[in-house]
Amino acid sequence: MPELPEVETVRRMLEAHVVGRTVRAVRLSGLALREPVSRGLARGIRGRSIRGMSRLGKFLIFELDEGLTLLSHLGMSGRWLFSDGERVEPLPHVHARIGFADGSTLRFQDPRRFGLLRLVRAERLARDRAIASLGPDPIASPPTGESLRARARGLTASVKSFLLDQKKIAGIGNIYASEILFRAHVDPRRRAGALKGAEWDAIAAEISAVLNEAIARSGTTFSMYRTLWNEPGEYGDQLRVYDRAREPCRTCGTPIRRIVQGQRSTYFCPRCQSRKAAPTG
DNA sequence: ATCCTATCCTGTAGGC
DNA sequence: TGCCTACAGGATAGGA
Repeated sequence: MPELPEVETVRRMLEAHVVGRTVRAVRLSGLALREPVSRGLARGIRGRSIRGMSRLGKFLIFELDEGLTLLSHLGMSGRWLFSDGERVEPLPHVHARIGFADGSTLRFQDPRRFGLLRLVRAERLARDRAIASLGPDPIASPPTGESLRARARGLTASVKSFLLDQKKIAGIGNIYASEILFRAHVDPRRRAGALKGAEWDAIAAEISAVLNEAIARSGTTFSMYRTLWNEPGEYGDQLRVYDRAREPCRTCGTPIRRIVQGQRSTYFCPRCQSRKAAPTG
């Protein structure tokens, strides 16, 4: 569900509201997420204070004292929700409830349980199996056309699946992959290894533009995603193609097409994203 | 190595 | 109203 802009929105809010707080109590649901949540996790973070919040691709990293980090992934339906007051309204599907010493509460809610909570020693984080395989983060290191072209050399899979591959570049998901390719005027069905330098240049520029614009609007709420305050993101009305099958292209009026690639929906304009179209930039 | 499929899980929307 | 199917922002294991 949440892609880089949504995760970055949550990171910024956590940085503003939970950094500096000390964990007093932890309650776990006991249900497995993507992997079982270790019993040692509750013990490990109790008494720790949160020193910082970082992000790599779609992973959130709570930097704790004592050389510990809490690695978190929202999967398809995960949310971190913060409550400042005394009263915390009951919610279903809460898998971790962190009570702070000052009485505030942070909860991890995840109905589909594809998320991840893992306690990792800070010095081992870069070698953690979830983190070690990630490609570069496009906010920390903005991609260049040449860097993308080098990573795609020889690949026969589609450019859409290339953008979704977290080993190639970390943080892009199904919504922004379609949006980026539309704005770069590239057909999502093209083989990644066959794109020209100018096409990679356009894709690199649109990766940065789309992600930064979405961050500025607190991300996209398609259905489940919410910010730390349970508010929706505001990028939804900026979407050019995602979830717009049969609706007119905002540029040329041609009906937007939906196709399936790797069991995921892809949306594109068959006219603006064809090689015959004259890109207008 | 790369590519593709199936799988994990719950909620929701739409057709009948 | 209920029942059914399809689909949903993700990652990964396993086989070709």
